[in-house]
Order: sequence, then structure tokens, then C-alpha cells
Amino acid sequence: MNDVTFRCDCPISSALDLLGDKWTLVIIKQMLLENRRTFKDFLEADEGIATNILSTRLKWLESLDLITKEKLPDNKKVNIYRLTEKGLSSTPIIIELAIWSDKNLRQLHPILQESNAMIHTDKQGLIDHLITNYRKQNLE
Amino acid sequence: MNDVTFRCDCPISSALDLLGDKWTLVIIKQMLLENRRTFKDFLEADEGIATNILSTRLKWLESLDLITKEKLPDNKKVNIYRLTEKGLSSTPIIIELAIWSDKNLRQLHPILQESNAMIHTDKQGLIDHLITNYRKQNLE
DNA sequence: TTAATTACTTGCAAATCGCAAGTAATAATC
DNA sequence: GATTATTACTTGCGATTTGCAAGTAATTAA
Repeated sequence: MNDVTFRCDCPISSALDLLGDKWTLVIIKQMLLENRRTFKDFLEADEGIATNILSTRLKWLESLDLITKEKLPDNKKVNIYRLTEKGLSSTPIIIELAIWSDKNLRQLHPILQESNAMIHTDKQGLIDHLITNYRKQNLE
Repeated sequence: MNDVTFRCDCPISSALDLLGDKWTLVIIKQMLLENRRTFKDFLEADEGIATNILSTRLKWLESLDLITKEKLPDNKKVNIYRLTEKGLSSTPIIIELAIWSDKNLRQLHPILQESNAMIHTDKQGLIDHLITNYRKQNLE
């Protein structure tokens, strides 16, 4: 499963070898900002990912140690997916995508959702808050 | 050419509808950090993009107004590609990818190139410097 | 005037995507 | 306790995208 191949030795291109596709960062965003953590949660999101793609991407993310997968003791059916610290550390990338979007995409896509206002007044505060909050809600 | 379709109204997913693939941000990086600006420049980079993919992506980036294409008055052959302000404003995304890579990818890919040291001591300074510098070198 | 360079296009095989359908295990309901 | 629903998948298949090789057309250099 974990057949990572890197195009070259550039750190930026290498990051994109892992994260640079249509779905990987979307799934991380759904976990971080929308508290999604089960297969069904991801399927129900607005982006409309297909089941086979979701299944493949979750395995990919797990093999890269960006997320973990476990079952709760009282439920043998539902898998809970959680961001690892490595996954959580992609928060600044996601926030910069939101900022770029706010600045450049509204004329192309007028009905874009509003971003958290804090994104423009205290970016680092927002990032810290999101990470702290995520950790808090996922101690177990 | 410009057949942008957005999956949904999330700003982050929408940014990834434009930038979230294997090559788009790599080309922007090559322009911003490696001063590449001709078809040949891009082809010669370590990432090894194929000619047909490069051609398609340059048109895509131009149609989105992230880059411009023009010929110099003294050379009717070579096209010069340049980042627009919209393209330049993706610099923070690229820098955050480099930071994430520095932090998380070295154990997976030990021979990664060193990033500019400033990235960890004065991130905003580096971003400002890169943008100012790029503008200076591309006034014409 | 011949050769080289640049910026492409075309063809094709392989890989990936995305929809639909099916399955297997567990949990909830009657 | 049997039936139904839910969750997390897998499989099949057609469509799209990728990446390599080869070819082309315009311009420039030798």
C-alpha cells in the first residue's frame, strides 16, 4: 500500500507527492474543521467523495501516518479515524488555502462560504486554536 | 479550456479544485523559486514533467489568470511565462508545504534538499522577500 | 542552406477516477 | 430470534488522465 515514490529531492514537490491530489487535503480538512471521523461522516460531506476513492485514500493516509484508525470499545462496527500530529501539522497549509481562496476565488465562485473571520485578524491564533481544539476532542 | 467546476462551496475545497493536483503548484514553485519562465526551463527541472502535461497545465494556469504568456520583442520563438499577482499570492501555500516537508518528510525521504534557513526564523520575511524579488525580476 | 532549438500536437498504453452494484459484519427493531 | 438497517468496505466497468515516444512547425544559429 505504502508505495511512496518521490519525483525528486525538492521538499515542496515531495510534500505534493503525498498531499497533492484532489482528495487527500479535503479529507484532512473534513477531519480538522468539520469533526468528521467515520467513513459515513466523510461520505456525507458536500464534496461527494465516492466510496472506493475514500477507502483508498484513508488507507493511504493511514500508511503515511497522517491518520489513525481504531474501533471504540462499545462498537465493533464503526471505525474512528483521527489525525495524528503529523496530520495536524498540515493545518497551516489548509489555512493558507482558505486565505488564497478568500482573496482570489470569490469572483470566479461567488457563493463561496465565509471563512472564520479570525483568519484575517489572527491567523496564528486560529491555527493554534484549531489544533488545540482538535487535540482536546480526540484525547480518547 | 477554462472549464472550472467546483465540487461545493467550501473555500478550501475550491482552492484545491484549481491547485490540487500533482503539477500545478510544482510549476508555480519552479517559477517563484527557480526563476524558470520558458517551456524549456520547466522541462529541464528535476521533476521531469512531460511535454503534453506541461502544455496543458500552462494553458490551464493562463486561463485562470495565475500566469501570463508573452513573447519578448527580440525573439519570436520563445514564450515567457510569468506569475500574476494572483499566482504570486500562492507563495504562503508553497512555503507552508516546505515547512511541513522539513518537519515530517525527512525520515521518509532522507536526501531532501535543505530549505532556505529563513523559513524557520522569519517566515513572513521570506515570503515578502520572495514576492518582492520576483516582482523586481519580472517588471518587463 | 542546413542544423538546432523551442513549443508545441498526436497516438497509445497504462493508471486512476467515479459511478453503480454487491458483500460481509455488526447493530437495531419488531 | 428473525428481519431490517447501517457501516465499511470490494468489484466491475466505462471515462478520463497520465506519461512516454514520436512527429511537426516556426524561428534562430551555424
